Amino acid sequence: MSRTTNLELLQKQKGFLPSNSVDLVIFGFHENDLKILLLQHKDESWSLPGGFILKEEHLDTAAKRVLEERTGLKKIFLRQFFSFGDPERTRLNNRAHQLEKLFDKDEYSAELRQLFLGRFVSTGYYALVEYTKVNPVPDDFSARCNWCDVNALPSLIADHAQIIKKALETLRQQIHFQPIGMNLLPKKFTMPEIQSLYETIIGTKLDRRNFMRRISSYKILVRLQEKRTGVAYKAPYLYLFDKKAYQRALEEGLTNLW
Amino acid sequence: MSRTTNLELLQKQKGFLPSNSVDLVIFGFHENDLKILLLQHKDESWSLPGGFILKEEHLDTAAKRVLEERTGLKKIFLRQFFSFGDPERTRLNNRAHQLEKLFDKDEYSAELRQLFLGRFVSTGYYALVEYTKVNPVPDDFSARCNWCDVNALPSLIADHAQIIKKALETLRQQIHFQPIGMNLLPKKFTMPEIQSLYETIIGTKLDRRNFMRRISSYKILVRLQEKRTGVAYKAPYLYLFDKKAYQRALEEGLTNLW
DNA sequence: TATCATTGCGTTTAAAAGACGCAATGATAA
DNA sequence: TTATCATTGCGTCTTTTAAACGCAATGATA
Repeated sequence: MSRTTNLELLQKQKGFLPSNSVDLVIFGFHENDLKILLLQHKDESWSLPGGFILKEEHLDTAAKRVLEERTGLKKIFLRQFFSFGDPERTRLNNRAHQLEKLFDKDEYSAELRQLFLGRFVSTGYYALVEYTKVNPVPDDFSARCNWCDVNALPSLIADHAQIIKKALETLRQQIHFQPIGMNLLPKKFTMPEIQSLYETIIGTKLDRRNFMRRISSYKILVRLQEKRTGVAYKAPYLYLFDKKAYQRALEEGLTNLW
Repeated sequence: MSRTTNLELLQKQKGFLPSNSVDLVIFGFHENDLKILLLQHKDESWSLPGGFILKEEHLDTAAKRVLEERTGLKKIFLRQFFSFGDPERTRLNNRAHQLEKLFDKDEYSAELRQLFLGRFVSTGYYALVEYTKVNPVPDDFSARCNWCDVNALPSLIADHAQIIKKALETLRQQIHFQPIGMNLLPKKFTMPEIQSLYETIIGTKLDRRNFMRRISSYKILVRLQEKRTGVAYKAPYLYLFDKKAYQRALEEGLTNLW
């Protein structure tokens, strides 16, 4: 460990609620691909960003704190999706072996390893963030913080692959009831761009003309006079989300949106 | 406390995972009303059935155990829906005052009260059970175990009203994707009966003839030769669920089912 | 045996979803 | 400068699904 000593880590742990943690699946969208923010440890293993809950901290607040720490972003779409309660979850995928390499060999490292192999019920949250605005920051335990394509994920520690799977399932369910996009797309975007986002999430191609009619019918988009220039072929109009209408749609739900 | 002493309760607690609990919203359907199984304590306060998680027990297993203890039923539809992480949740609604009355005044009762006011992240599960098959059993802390109409709930301890609200919202969402009924209705039932269940859950009246067509189109029902007799007016056919088809529908999902 | 609301099966109408046609666009390359 | 090109924007037509309603048959009741 470099930034924080093992002793400091152990002491910090005393301020946390026992046997509870949060894990975050942070989604971004870039070049027509859905990405997830992952941490790589110095032993090369990968994991989801996660953390513990302060003794008097709300679960949601803990998730928000971790999200802000890893991405530098505030006011982000963040939603709880499932709690993972397998007693063996921290010990899956040869985690003990991985932890061997993870802490420097001082007098506290054995205790730390033991701690990390202990049982935590981890509550999963997923976040939707604007890819370009994120400045990925590694945590105390990791060397790198990287975007990975959801279709080409590395092998992950513990049950993190399962957590991602569930997050994706949830996202794919939610898109049927809720508007999605304001948090994943840049402020201004074109019709083909938002369509590509939808296609990526639901996993099928959609008819361009029918998509446009349908998304327009929900009255959450505003078309600008402006067009995207410098692009090959005909310049498409730029759109942005009508924040009030979007918010209303989030609360009331959209019926039969894919 | 009658069945279990305070000392026994305290010792039992040592076998549990700290700061974690489960709460159950057990739904039943009776006389055209959706009911929830609630516990009443000897101080008259009401709560959801709940419990703690054994140190090496899966969260799902803990929920299942509590469900079996309270209802006597096995193999029941049980699904996690949300984790409640407000640090103040156990202290809401004047819980401290309620706990004053809840334990006999021996040397351990103060410790027990403290324990119950401590912070737990509680994971909510909802169950769908066949009303008539349930034999409600109170737990160590409660005097009675009763069905209550969801539209006429008593005032509940801590954040349990909020937990029920979320469970209902989840159930109302799920009905759009999944078949529901095999766990709530008796083995044989009539078309008006299953329609009434759907109407109760989604909260609106449906056209009898359109309902029949739609539910039939999902191929999860089998109509028997048998009819319900002894009932006023024309005798309706009896139906039962096709277990295989129902299971398939559960896994694959139904599109646009209300 | 007549009465009654319910039941089962049907049709009609309206709305939504899906498939596709075509001219206009604007950067690119000849 | 101008022809080329895939993309874009707007439209129509067809099919499917949902909603609204008609009516004769039923079977317990009076």
